[in-house]
Parts: sequence; structure tokens; C-alpha cells
Amino acid sequence: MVQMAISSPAPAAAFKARTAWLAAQDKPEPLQAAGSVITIREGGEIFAEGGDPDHFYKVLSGVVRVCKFLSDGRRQIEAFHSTGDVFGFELGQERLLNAEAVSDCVLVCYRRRNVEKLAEQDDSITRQLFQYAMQNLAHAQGHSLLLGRRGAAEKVANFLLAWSARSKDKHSFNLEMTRQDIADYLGLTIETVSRSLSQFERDGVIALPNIRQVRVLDNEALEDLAA
Amino acid sequence: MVQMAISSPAPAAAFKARTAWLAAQDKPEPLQAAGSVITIREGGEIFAEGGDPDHFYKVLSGVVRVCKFLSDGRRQIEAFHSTGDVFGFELGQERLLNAEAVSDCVLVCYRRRNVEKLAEQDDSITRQLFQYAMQNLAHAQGHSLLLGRRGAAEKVANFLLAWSARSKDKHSFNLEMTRQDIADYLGLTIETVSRSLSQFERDGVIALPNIRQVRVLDNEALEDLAA
DNA sequence: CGCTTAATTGATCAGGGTCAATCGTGGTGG
DNA sequence: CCACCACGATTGACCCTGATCAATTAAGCG
Repeated sequence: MVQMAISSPAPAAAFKARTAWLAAQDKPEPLQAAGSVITIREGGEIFAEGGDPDHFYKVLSGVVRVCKFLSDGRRQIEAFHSTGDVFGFELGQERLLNAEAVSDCVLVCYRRRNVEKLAEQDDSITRQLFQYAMQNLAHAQGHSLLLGRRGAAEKVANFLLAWSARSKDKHSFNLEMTRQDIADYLGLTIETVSRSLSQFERDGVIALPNIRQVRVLDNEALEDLAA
Repeated sequence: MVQMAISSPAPAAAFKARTAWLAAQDKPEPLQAAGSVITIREGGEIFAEGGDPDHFYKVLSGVVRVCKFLSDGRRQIEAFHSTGDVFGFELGQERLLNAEAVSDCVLVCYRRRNVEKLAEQDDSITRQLFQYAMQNLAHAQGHSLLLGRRGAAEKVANFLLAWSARSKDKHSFNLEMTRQDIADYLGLTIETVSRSLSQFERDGVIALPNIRQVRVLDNEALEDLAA
């Protein structure tokens, strides 16, 4: 496996993350041979609209946002990806979406052509890829559902629950992203997100010890809010 | 049944193979053998939330809506599928979505287990399935983008353009679905959809000869409205 | 310790939802 | 054949949620 540092050199961290990841696998994952580990600084670009979708990625650590910039400057975030997620599949000749690091990230970067080659010899890789694509599909469908006719509080509560579900500690976790990121993901403004969170706090549903930290005080109430 | 030849993994062949495959979409395919043709009446159920996702479907004719019913009775439509679309893939043990016939439909119904078995002997089937899943993914992502912070007119214009693009005649076509269906797809109310359409008509962008028919008079204006 | 950027909070406004009345169309039966 | 009915669509009046504009506060960071 080749190691390369794109955005900034963080060899020690990358190595640590890489070995942790390898250790976590029961059996060696055939896919790993086709990938190289890269690190991206917070705010760094992973791929851009219009680019060639010749790579896809797996998150080892950190958080990635996949988004699109509309003609009038608005930004819509399609998904946040965190540890274990695979993203960056695209069908056409050109990418339609951008991907950026929300926080410092360690990723495995797979060259599509290499993986396709491997997949010809190993059915399990094909199955894996299919699985990953389906996870992306399920998420995108869930996101559509969330963005449909739902109130602001409902959206924010949903977001908190979804984010808590993928955190180690489901009752106290860090939002890696800014309020603006959350707003762009939920189709709201930063002010509305802020107001919803403040309201939840006033109602004793959550606590906000600091700007990024969330403590869920009343999970049931939060689930009611998420409708 | 014609077997598509996916050429060898020679360095430059990957792209060629992909486009060749895309071009072959309309030809008879090995998959067809694993499916049975069924017809569903307008309004009929194809599958339901909570069911076993042991089949998936290809539309031969008619229009299908895939949707979810929320706790409070609201309905969110995730997608409309028409001729050529494949839908009904789901990852988990239980379906999360419903599918119903918008109009009388003829579908090919595939048993998942059978297809998986076939796929073991024929790589091209695996590729096809992957493509179909990716098409669903691309659509779901586009839908999320559409539902984000966009005005009502923008949404309706987008919908008309998307629907015209999959119609024979791009300037005069039938909306198979009701205004309510459109509203539930766009996250709007029936009244707002109606008002937007009326406005477009008043502005000379479209004509509405009858309740389901749409004629696009000024495609450019419509594209501007879609932003 | 300023400087910059993110977040909160408040006041006002508007887009779209809600409620309600009317229209249009297609189907049914007298 | 036409009167009636049922259902979907349109249109209007009003209201509410969340966007916008603006001021303040908090938090990093050199």
C-alpha cells in the first residue's frame, strides 16, 4: 500500500490510523490492496465538481462533507461521512458533487480502475462495492425524506439523533461541523438552526456545554421532536 | 439471450467498456430471463413498508411512485419511475419504502436470489445491477438537492424539465401523476403546485391544454426558472 | 490584547401553508 | 340525453414559520 500525504504531511497520525484500521478487520480486506492512505486538512478539498470520478474514498478518521454549490452561491450539503463510510462513487464522466474535509481527515483513496480489475478476480469485492453504494443510496433517500415538508425543529432533532447514533457516546458527542454546515445540510439558515438548538436547551432536552459539544439530556423528548 | 461482452481489462479499455455497456441498455439482456412480467392497476401496491425486499422491478410501461408515509399522515414521494427504470433495491431485512402504480403498469419482477445466482456466472449482470443502483443513487442525491432551500417555482420548473426530458416529445407531454403526487414529491402543497403552474401559464412559459397535458412554450424561460 | 470569524438573539418581512369557496371534468343512473 | 354527483384542480384570503436584516456576544488566534 502506498502512503501519500496530499494536503499536509501527518505521517505519524496517518500510520496510526491505518494500523488501527487494519487491526480492526477480522480478515484482511481484499480492497485494501488497491488503496492508498491520504490525509486532508480541515477545509481541504477531496474532489471537485467537474472532475474525473476516477477515485473513491473510505473514511478512516475525521468527517467529510459532500456538497454542491448552486448558481446563486447557495451551498447544499448532501451528506456528512465519518469513519467507515465509503463515498465518491459517481456514474458519469464528470463529478456532480464536491467533497471537502470538515475536520482533519485520514482517508483511503482507491483508484477505480484498480478496484475494477481486482473485482474481476474476487466476487467479494464486487459485493462490498455494491453494499457501499447501497448504503449511500439509503442515506440519500433518507435525506430526501428529511428535507421534504418537515418543520425546522423536526429537522434539527433528526440531525442530532442521526449524529448521536454514529458517535461513541450517544449522550455526549461533538458536532464536528459548523452551524452553517448543519444549516446547509438541513435546508435551513444558520439562524434557524441556532434558534432550534437554543430552544431544545431551554426545554431541557439537550445541553450545549460548548459550541461544538452536545449532551442529550432527554432522549425520548428528542425523538418526539424528530417526529 | 444476448450476452454482452465486457472486454478485457486492458489499460485503455475500461472507459470503452463502460460506454459500450451504457449504449447496450435497451437491448435484450440476460437479466430478463430471471424475471416474470406482471401488470399492476393504477393505484395498486407493488410493495409495502415492512415487507421483505426479496424482489426488485423494472418498468416496461407506466409510472411508479416510491414513497413513505410519515407518522402524521403526510406522504413523501422519493421518486417516480418510468420505462426502463429499475427500482426496489433495499439493503436491510425490511423495506423502508412503499411502491405504488401511478398509472397502469407493466413491470418485470426479479427474485433477488435468482438474480444473485445468475450474477455468479455472469459478470455483466453484476455490472448492470451496480449501474442500476448507481442510477437510483444519483437520482436520490439530485432529489435531495432539489428539496433543499429552493423556492416553489424553482422546484416545479425543475420537475417539469426533468419529466419532459424522459418523455418522447420534450415539448408536449403528459403528467401521469396528480397534483398531489407532484406536491408530495417536491415537498409542497397541492395549492402551491397549482399556483406555480398557473403562473407559468400566465407568463407564457407553458400551456396546460388539459389537466394532465403540458406544452412547453418557452424552454429557455423554464430553465431560467429552474435556476 | 485586539482582530477575525462563528454563534446567538431580536425585529421585521415574505413565501408558502392553511382554510374555504368555486370551478371543471368525467362517470353514473334516472 | 342530461342531471347530478364526486373528485381533483384552481383561486382567493389570511396566517404562520422560517428567512432576512441587524446588533450583540463568544471564541479562537496571532
